[in-house]
Amino acid sequence: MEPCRFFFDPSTTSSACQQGGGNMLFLGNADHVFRGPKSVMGLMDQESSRRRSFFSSSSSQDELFDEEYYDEQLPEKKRRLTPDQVHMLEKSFETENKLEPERKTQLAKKLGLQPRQVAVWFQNRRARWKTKQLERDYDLLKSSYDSLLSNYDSILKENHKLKSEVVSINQKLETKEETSNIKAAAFAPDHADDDKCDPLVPAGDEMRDAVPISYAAGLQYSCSVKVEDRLSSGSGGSAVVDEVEGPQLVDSGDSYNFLNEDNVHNNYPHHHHHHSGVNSEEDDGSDDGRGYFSDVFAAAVEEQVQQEEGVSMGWWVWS
DNA sequence: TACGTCAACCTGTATA
DNA sequence: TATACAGGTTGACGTA
Repeated sequence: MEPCRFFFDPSTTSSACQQGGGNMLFLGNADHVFRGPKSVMGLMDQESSRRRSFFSSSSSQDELFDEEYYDEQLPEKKRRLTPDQVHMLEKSFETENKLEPERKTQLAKKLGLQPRQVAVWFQNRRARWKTKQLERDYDLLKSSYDSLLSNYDSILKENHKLKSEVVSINQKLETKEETSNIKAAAFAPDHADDDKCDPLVPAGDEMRDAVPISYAAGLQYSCSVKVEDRLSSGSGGSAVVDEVEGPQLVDSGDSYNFLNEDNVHNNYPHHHHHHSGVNSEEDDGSDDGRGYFSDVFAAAVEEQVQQEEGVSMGWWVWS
């Protein structure tokens, strides 16, 4: 056995003993040097000696090799690889993280290590790489999650903003309707004891629907039934606003436009009933509570839609 | 002294 | 069945 050549590693402030051109025995820092083999063996507890000990032999070829190797140096403390050895192993790991037997023996020779040591180093290195990779993946997922969360928050804010705009628009609409109702009430003749409409305006659905929009719009207030009642659709609110869920109207200055034809048709089904010839309980001639105003309004809207579709209906609106 | 790192080990599993 | 590997553990060691 060659005598130790003492060696001080500045990176770890520790001393070591290098034998020949090969392995370095790690002896720890100045406090641990020369503590001796007995203390090392004393550190091995009963449990670990029952298991295959650090210095014990095994059946594999590598470890038979190890046995010779360890026999020479037994009993020494656990060795640390030199920075040069680690550097070369790292380079080898970069090119290929798996170790073929041939490469293993070549590396072992080159580094003055046992093939088993090289194999163990690669196994541990792969485990470390996997741990790091998991950390990287976690960081990546976390930043992705944070980014999505941030987007979600801004979308949520935008949604709240739009909802409050809708509320404001609906309030505007109601105010406008109330104003026109007041005007209508003031304009209407006093027929408090008469619950029938003015003979100028046909009372039946058929006739009412046949009235030109301009005429109906001008005479609708001659009906003695209060306009508010006619506007009421039963839910107590605006005939237009209440029957359409959500923001069906958009404010373009002072005028309101329906967003799409589906809303119009869905909310004024009886106009379609006449077109299709399908009767329903709403189509029995009785007033569904919508009244003149909303019907005329609906007709006007429907005409607008049809004009957009390229169908000219003129002023007369037949259901 | 607690804790992190590293070399070495153990066990179970896949594969040729 | 030998071998290699993954995953987990152990014990030595360095360091704050």
